[in-house]
Amino acid sequence: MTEISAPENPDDMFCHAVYTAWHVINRAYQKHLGRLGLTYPQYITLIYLWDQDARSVGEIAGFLDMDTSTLTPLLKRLERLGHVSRTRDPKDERRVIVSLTASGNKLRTQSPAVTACMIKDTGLSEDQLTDLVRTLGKLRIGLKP
Amino acid sequence: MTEISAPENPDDMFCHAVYTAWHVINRAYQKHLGRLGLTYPQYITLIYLWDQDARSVGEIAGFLDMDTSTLTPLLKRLERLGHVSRTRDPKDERRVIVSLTASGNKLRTQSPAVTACMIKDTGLSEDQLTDLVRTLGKLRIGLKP
DNA sequence: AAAAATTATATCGTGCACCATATAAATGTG
DNA sequence: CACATTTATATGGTGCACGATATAATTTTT
Repeated sequence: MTEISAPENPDDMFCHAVYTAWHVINRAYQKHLGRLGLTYPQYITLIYLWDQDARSVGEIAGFLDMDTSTLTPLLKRLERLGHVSRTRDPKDERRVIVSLTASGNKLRTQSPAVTACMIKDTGLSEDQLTDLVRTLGKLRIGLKP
Repeated sequence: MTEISAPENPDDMFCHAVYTAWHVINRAYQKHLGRLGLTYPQYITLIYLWDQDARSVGEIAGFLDMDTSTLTPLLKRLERLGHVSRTRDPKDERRVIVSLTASGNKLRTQSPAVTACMIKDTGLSEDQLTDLVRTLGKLRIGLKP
């Protein structure tokens, strides 16, 4: 059992690092997404659907590590924008299946350029980014209830 | 100029990693902070003031990488809870100085236990955490406008 | 098969978080 | 010194984000 010393300096706290990084990432994405009329949470939802279309609300919420009560209104906005459709699963009427529309699929073409630009702007190497994603994945597993 | 390949897999995207990590961290902190009647943004604000008391709204906003329009209502809530006081700077009436009250200072005794518990629960080593904070700091600098 | 427990979404209330804009104090310029 | 510009905070509107609760469909238990 190794003892880890708690940092006294606020700047050294991992929670502050993740918290502020999220603010900066969100604003940086907004520069690209604003002209598409999307927010980052809406965009990452589309990214998931581009990879795996026709998923339930719960499945999307799991991918985003987010409450379904947050997701429902977001999905309604994406529906109102015409990018997704929401229909009850005939096999299990409790489930709502979210599917991409033609409009939602079309947005996909914009995505690679945005991603590439964001990655470049981080100023991090490919290895550093890979390591970052792996470390945060481990942290997420540890802190999960 | 090194070319970095953009990941196609949503799980590999650094933005998703930071985004979901923030959700998990927020909920994990809430388990500790709930009984103190604090949210994480309020708590990290207090952490900053414990380190550097009597700071302006703008200085705190800079530390949290957050708009002052977000911070003002948060600070009013902390004031209503009795943890801070807000007074205009006599030397520059535009500035609002936020200072800890006795109540706000008292909360500090709870902090080390919370931090230690959170660090342990991440399941990350001291080196991994240090590296994570450093990497996110670099990312933040790169993405800043 | 009826009752109980579980599961999947949705609704409601509070608190961030941002942008655009407003206001007022301080500073710079003619 | 008057006027424009900049700086510091606040206000209003939209969209997350979460916990508590509601509702309805499925599954389990009796």
